[in-house]
Amino acid sequence: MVTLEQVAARAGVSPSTVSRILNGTATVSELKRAAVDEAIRTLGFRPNPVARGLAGGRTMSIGVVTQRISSPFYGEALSGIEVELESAGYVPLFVSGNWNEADERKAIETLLSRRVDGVIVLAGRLDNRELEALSDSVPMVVVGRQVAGERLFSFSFDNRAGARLATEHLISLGHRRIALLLGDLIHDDAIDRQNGYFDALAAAGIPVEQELIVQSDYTEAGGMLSVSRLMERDVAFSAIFSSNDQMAYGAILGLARRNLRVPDDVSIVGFDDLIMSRYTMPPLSTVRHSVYETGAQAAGAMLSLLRGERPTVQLAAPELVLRESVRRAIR
Amino acid sequence: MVTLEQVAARAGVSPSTVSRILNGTATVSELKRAAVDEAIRTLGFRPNPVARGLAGGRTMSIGVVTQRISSPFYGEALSGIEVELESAGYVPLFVSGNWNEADERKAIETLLSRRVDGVIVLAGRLDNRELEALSDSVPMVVVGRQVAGERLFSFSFDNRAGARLATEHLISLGHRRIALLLGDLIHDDAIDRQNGYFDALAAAGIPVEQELIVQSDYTEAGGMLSVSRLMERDVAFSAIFSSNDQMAYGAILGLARRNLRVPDDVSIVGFDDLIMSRYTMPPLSTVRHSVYETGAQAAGAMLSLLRGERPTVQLAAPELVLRESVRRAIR
DNA sequence: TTGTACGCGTTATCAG
DNA sequence: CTGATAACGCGTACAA
Repeated sequence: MVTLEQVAARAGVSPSTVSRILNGTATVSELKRAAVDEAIRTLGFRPNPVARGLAGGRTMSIGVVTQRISSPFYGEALSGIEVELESAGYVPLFVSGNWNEADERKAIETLLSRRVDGVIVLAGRLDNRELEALSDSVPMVVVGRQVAGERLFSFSFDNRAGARLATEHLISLGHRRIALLLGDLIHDDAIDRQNGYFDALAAAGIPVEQELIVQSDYTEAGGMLSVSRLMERDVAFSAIFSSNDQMAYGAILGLARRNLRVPDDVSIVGFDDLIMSRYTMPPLSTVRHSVYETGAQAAGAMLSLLRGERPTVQLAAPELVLRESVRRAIR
Repeated sequence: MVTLEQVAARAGVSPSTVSRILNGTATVSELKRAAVDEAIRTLGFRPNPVARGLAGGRTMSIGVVTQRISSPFYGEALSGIEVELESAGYVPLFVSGNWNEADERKAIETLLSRRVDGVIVLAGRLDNRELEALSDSVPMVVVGRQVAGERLFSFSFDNRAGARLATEHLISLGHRRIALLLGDLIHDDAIDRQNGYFDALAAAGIPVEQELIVQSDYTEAGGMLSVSRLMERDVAFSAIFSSNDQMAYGAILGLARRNLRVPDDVSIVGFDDLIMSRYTMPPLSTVRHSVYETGAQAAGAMLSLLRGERPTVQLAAPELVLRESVRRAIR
């Protein structure tokens, strides 16, 4: 364990000078800087983040509240966050909220007690007021929500446009009775995706039928269950827009269980373009909006916040990925 | 920010006493203990892990080297680790090694500089010597490898038995020309799974044919490619044992691309029982060995190590999960 | 531009 | 059983 003090001794300067050079806190003469650089290198000195955290209040770690670390959706985002933070010397601290308000609150509590320099929240159940309050004590970036504050930045990709794209695609192929599989409506993105679906129907002059809409939970099991619900309602449909890929996977299986083939009997479009969607049978047509990129942008926004800048995010527009789960409606 | 010192003041005791109560370092009179407990509660005191880390050398955080944080396989394991560690007040620090020796080394470097109390390595490319050396400076648990040391514990689930189970199942249904999709052989688990396949063949008196074995990389894309390889070799087979589920997903698609149906034309068994395997078309028969549980056990082992105990792991035996990707061979 | 001295919140050592 | 006191390694006013 090489300490800053040892570096100072070897370079023949005071510890503060070393610290200054490390943090760029003040200008230092070239001579001493060279000596210190040399000492750092030969001694293999690495500043101790723990001590740094105590002294300077900065731990160089960013808390990330995810809902389920093992989710294929969030996993992608976490990857993006990790890579982006690493480039700036920060380390992410991942904690799971388990789609549960209490757990989420506890997760953030854990992060704060760990003195993270910032918190990134992916979706979640905490209400805006609580997030705003939290942002008084630590800068926050929230993904998939609409909140704002001095040190609170939020953004989403365009869920509504993406959902509209998917629905329009089905309509353009002649489908008029399009079922909608929805996520939990306490999430803004679920609502936005529903609105995109409404937009497309309205533009095509197709009336909304509540019977065709089933609310679920963004899981494969939920997608499968949704198909059951639809069948029980005994309502006709030739296509499904599943507002995320995971539910689409379950739906495909649910349909198969009832001897309905995709796309021959029912067309289906998903949302997210998870990696797995290339390998389902049939490969799933879906809306792409790099989740990885979203994570990276969230991390980037946090870094801006930390530098005292106003973050800006540049997210690519959602894009339709055509694969094989859709065909022209039979008339 | 309530500090230990404030708690001490309010309880009318010295900081040391509060610290002792917090850590159970020494016996304290009931009276003072009660006063301190009360003070802690009313003040809402939470010890500062950063300060703790500096003073006591323990950061209450465990480094976890995973290969790709967004992998469906590792994701499950990370979940198990997170939950198990949390119960003991530890926090995991996840870093990705990207299946790359240099990255992995750098990841561990990062963890050490963060002063983690222990390191859990999931598979990885570092050689045993290096891991042993590392374990001098920090207790380590390695999953999916065979290494040992004073403060170095490793374990794997029984890959060989699982692979044998899968292959035997295929054989029992009359398949004799069984292709094997392999992961990268620099990993012990890939070798073990291959050996399990050999075991089953040997027990049934079926000769090994190198032509039926294709080495790949545990990804969906790799599975798809493997099927192409097999077809190019122009070798007959009626079943595939894919040594992980992800390759099986790709293989199913690859077969479909050549108009081969699962299980009608080719039976296929996977390994890992990822959640997605229930929702593929058809649902995948596979070998279950709770990845989540493996992660939890790894974390548990680390906690034992930290308590100075010798870890023991109790992993359930791998188990065959029968779904719909397999049928009796046509003769 | 540089050094000194102190503080960050805890734990550990040593008296008592 | 309990309380001073000294670290832990670094950042930062303050002084020079």
